[in-house]
Amino acid sequence: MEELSKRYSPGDIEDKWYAHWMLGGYFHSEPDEREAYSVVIPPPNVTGQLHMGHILNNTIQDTLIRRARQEGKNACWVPGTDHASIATEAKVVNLLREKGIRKSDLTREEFLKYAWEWKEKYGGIILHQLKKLGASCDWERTAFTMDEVRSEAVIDVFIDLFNKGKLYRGKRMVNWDPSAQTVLSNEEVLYEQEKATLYKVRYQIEGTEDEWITVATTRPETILGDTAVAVHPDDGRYKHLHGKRAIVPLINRKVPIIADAYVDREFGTGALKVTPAHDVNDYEIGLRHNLDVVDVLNPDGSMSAAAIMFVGLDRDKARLEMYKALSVEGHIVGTEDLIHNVGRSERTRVVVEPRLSLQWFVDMKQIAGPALDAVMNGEIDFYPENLKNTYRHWMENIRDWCISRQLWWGHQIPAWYLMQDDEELVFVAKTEEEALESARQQTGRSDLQASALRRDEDVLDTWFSSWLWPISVFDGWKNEKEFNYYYPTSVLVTGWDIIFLWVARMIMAGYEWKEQKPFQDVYFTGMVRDKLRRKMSKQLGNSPDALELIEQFGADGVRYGVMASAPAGGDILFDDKLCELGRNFCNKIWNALRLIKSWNVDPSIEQEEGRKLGIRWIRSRMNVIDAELRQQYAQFRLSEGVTALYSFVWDDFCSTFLEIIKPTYGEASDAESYEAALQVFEEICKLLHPFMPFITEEIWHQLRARIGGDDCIVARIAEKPGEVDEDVIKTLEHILTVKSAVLELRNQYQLSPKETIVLIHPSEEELISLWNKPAAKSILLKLSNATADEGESSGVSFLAGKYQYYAALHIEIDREAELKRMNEELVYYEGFVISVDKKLSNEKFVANASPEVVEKERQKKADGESKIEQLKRSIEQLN
RNA sequence: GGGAGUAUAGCUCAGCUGGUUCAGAGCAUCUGCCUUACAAGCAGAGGGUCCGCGGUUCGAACCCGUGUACUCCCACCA
Repeated sequence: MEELSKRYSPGDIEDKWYAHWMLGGYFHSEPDEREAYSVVIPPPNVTGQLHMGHILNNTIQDTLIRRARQEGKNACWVPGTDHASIATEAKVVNLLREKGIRKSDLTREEFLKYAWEWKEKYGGIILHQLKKLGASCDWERTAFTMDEVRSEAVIDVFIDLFNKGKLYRGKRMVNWDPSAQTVLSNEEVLYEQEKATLYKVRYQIEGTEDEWITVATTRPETILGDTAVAVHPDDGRYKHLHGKRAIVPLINRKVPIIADAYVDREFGTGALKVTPAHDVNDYEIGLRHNLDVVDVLNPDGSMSAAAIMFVGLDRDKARLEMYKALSVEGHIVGTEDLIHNVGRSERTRVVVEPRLSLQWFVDMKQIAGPALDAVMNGEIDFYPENLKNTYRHWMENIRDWCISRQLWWGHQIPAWYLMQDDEELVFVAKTEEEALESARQQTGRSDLQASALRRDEDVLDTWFSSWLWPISVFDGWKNEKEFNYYYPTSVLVTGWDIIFLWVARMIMAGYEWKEQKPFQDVYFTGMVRDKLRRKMSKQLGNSPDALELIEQFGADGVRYGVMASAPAGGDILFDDKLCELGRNFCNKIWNALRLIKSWNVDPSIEQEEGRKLGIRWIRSRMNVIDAELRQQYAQFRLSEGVTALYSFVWDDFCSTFLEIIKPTYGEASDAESYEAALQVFEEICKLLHPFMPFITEEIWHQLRARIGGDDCIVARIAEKPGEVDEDVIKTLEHILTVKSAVLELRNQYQLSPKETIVLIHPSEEELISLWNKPAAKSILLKLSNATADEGESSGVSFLAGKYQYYAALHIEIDREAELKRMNEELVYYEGFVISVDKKLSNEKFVANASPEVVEKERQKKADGESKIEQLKRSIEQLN
């Protein structure tokens, strides 16, 4: 029945089995009496497309989930998406702009209508793409951070924090994104070293003809907002100026010259222009010295009316114009190049502007404690562990979290304001009615109308919903049964780049509201980079199209490629080549199947001894790998695990085992060997399934006819690994050593693999352990394509392990070359024995080393000596 | 400025408890094979100062110190 193609073609097979699994309801989980194994997906942006990071991350999760399912646990992987307020809003704004619609022309409701339409149309594409990868998510549980359940949780939590006094509204210096026109949290600002120009600008001292003080700045446009010049109190150069005033150039504003220890005397000119509105440190100085605040920038980064000059001009252009204007007046004393850190918005990449504004903050110090402890005392485990340090450092120095965003796409802050006697009263409530009610009570004005209240326009930071994810996806505040069963989740798999943005905050939320950790283990993946170690990004265009990759190599191939090179925490340097490996592996497995299926079975054939031994061996090897794999899973060393399986399947199963039990050409297989092959292959499918689900399911069904429900995805793996027969493993090791030596011999004498070699039984029988075991001898001869002869020791000799073999070759041997080779070997082994001997005659070694080590050294010496003996004999014979 | 990590074959990396997994794997290169499951395959070969120096130890790729180089995180000086 030769109907299987020579090449494995994944396309149809993958779709077929995914549909089959869905139909079987295997991905769906409901609480029951089994142990739960739950994972929540790091929700991708609802507008996102599958990229290599997702592939890595989700392959790992799927592998863990599938493994848990096979272990008989109630595996539940909750998928979902994140509304990603800034990113999504920016996309919608751009889309509308293409249609000629400006956001500013729309009402909030109109804009949101567009946004939702767009979300319905394009949102969730990424979830569909995950299916292509084989992700066995419980799709019935698909959640969205802005759906009803999740939204309600967000609002409730906000109110709760407010009531507990862990949330406040305050005017602070914040990070402003002039492009998205919203504030950002500290964690959303990325600092990078960039080149800049340091301008030295002179300010005239008030009341002097020609006395100046020179400041240094990278931002001349902010000169228009200067309200002081600061010098170090102990700086002798400027002591005489303390208390005097300087004149801000061009606009002739007179500002005090103040002394503040913040100023670095070494930097620039030692004189600092102070712009409290546009620099965090300047703001602090301003507070200390009671300075005016002149905000010269508009929210979009253009110069404001307060700037007087260049009003409406963008800050970058204004900087150049300012430079020109200062030059003309002779105020530029000099310029120099400077490399300094510039903060950019994570999302829009524009330079972030420090800005004083009124925002909502979470008082993190009040909630960080238990979360810090949980990680430090091992209640939650991090893989790799060293990220605990990073975590601790951040948690110990935690700063307040700015959670309001000047956007529309997101959860609107449930706060209402009422102006009363120049004071703004705040009412945080779930609904307008409730807010009104408390306003009436608090003010005593029972006639107060809702129209008097103004709702906060802002929405909440996306991460303010993400941090509740492990709780909210199980409807943790309403559905006790679900929540208690699945929470805490088993493992979180995510990139270390969001350890602060997300992971730390989830832990805090877990303890804040549930007094429990959100997950047991955190598996941090590395970043996916290209061969040049660059981060994959759209701008660089170095990110391969994930779906195309799957198309090209098959999902299993891609999964293998990504897994094989992804140790926890380590970056993965992605290369298509790796997927090719995976694809080739699939092909290898496929051809093993073709081989087995090509056998005819004849029950009347008696099973040959070598085959029996081969079967005992492969089972032992399998059990070794099985045990190893359990270790690897326990330590999340998945790349090691899948690599071990790869070499087991390729080397042990295909190259050795199948070759041993393969029927001679034209003959049928005995029934026992055939059955054993099927069984071992089934075991392989089970172990490999979590990594490569599609091909293993296909093979599972190709191997035998299955009744409904007998699918690889739910095939249980044994509680414990089976037994290992070390003797059998040793015997085969030796056989393989001899086999390699024979192949080497063939290579050396250019003999075709087809040509049968005659191995000769040497006179010292006791040395040839294999010769006396019929089963072992039979395997050796089969794998080497050799026959045995009982004749004298003659022909070409070769060493295999510690034994010497002879082969009769039907060719003239080159005596000179043989002698030379053997003499070289002799020299090597003599040196070897001397070095071992040295060790053994060292009294300290014998006294201090463990007995096993000493014994091993003795063995080494004995083996070496026996080799020398044999070599000498062979050389003699050849002479 | 504070912290973490890395350095092993041309490339990417294993090497877990210091000792026969001890110098390895895959890729790349080269050689020979269309051998009856698989050329997406098979059989081989070359390739190394385990970053430098010092120390501990009977014994170091592994532990300690130190130097160098690189990577990353945090804070942030105009």
